[in-house]
Amino acid sequence: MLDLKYVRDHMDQVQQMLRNRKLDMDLTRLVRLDANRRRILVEVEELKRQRNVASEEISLAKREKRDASRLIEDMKDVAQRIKAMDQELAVIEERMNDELLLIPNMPHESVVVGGDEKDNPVIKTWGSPPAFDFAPRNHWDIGESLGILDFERAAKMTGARFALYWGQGAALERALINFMLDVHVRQHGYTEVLPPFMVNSSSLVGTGQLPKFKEDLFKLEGRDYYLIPTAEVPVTNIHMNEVLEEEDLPKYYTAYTPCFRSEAGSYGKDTRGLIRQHQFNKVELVKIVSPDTSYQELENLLLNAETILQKLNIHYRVVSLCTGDLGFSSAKTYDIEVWLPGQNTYREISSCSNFEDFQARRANIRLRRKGKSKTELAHTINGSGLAVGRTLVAVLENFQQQDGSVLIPPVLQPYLGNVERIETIH
RNA sequence: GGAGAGAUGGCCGAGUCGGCUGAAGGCGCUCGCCUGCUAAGCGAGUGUGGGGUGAAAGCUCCACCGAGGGUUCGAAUCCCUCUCUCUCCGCCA
Repeated sequence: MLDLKYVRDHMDQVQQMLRNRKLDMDLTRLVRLDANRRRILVEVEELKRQRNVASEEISLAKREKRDASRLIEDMKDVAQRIKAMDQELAVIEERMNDELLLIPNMPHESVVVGGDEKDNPVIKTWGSPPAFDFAPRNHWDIGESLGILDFERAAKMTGARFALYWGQGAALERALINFMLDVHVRQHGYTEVLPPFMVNSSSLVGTGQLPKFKEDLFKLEGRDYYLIPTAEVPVTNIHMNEVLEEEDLPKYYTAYTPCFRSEAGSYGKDTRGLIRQHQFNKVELVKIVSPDTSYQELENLLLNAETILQKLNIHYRVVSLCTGDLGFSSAKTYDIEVWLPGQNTYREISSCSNFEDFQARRANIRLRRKGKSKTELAHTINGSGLAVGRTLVAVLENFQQQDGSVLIPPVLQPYLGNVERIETIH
């Protein structure tokens, strides 16, 4: 969330930001509430001051065995007024908070103003699409004919947008998870964590999924527990309500988790295959850093994510999301888009964002600089490193062979018992 | 699921019958002094959030002792609800 004082003092910029994000929000209500709140606050605080003074007098009188009943009578009235005003304030503050929680983050100055994904500038490309002397197939054809992906049975036991992996398909998914974690831990200096796969609502408010995007989440019935839509939520909230010493920063965390998304509002999209599932695996990268270094840390995190595709030798490009495509909480986001020859297109496989202090303010993650008593908000950054299911898709489609088999990238072979190729077992 | 104990500042830890307790004491941290260096020692300072005022430094006020509510002129202290932690029993991967 944005700082209320910032909103108050930079109304024009905030309004412009909303236009750039193609959002229509009325901030006048918030401004009115804010003015109202301060007016009442001044009044009630004066009453409280009077009460404090009187309390001291009463206390003194009692100790000196003097009568204080007159003063006590007077204070009864003051106490009532304070109570009424406090209640009024509580209502106003709740409404203000509701409004503030719905205002998205300010994009970084480097973010291009644009309407949708078509306006996202391509920042870089790596490698080139593989050449096929046959028509490359999409991954669900490859997976089903190899007998490693089974969507029909998954639909039977659960429903649409779930997948059952068999044999070497299941092993390949697991290999990718282990490979990604190993690279990030051993080569990039991240600490591996294995968080809960359910979180409470305050964690989701902390990272920005709530209150605005409730319909995207799976919630457990009768409890304040939600299935995580990304490891970002539990991992960023590790340091919720904490003050971190600057010298202990930056924090680098990586986590494998399944992710659960309701995919409300995407009914027609990507109905076939692994691309858009209600449950998918992801290895996530999360950084908690000083405001001084967050943009450099974002660049490095992006490189860490790219490294996975480079080691797998799969072509991709990186785009920078424009204002119209930028996520609610993000100040700047790079998407890594992997090449999928079976679909002749690039698909998002990682999204790397700097949230600046937007999540930190919500989750109350602060830092204290050496020698300073004043705390300030940390910056949070995260990115997929990578979406595992989509990486498996990329492996299947990019390394498919004319005979229907799929070559395993050399870096993954040690994770698969040195198997070099997945082929149909007869 | 049953029974009990607890939650206080960055950390540890006091808080009597509700009233100079924003909170003793210690640790840590910051600055200064002292010692040839280090350690020790001495002195001062050191929470967060919000408001008013001010160009600013500052001054000043209010709130906060797990969370929320209640009693009261007044609550860290009393009452209720919830959350979490710990112990014992039951169940269980």
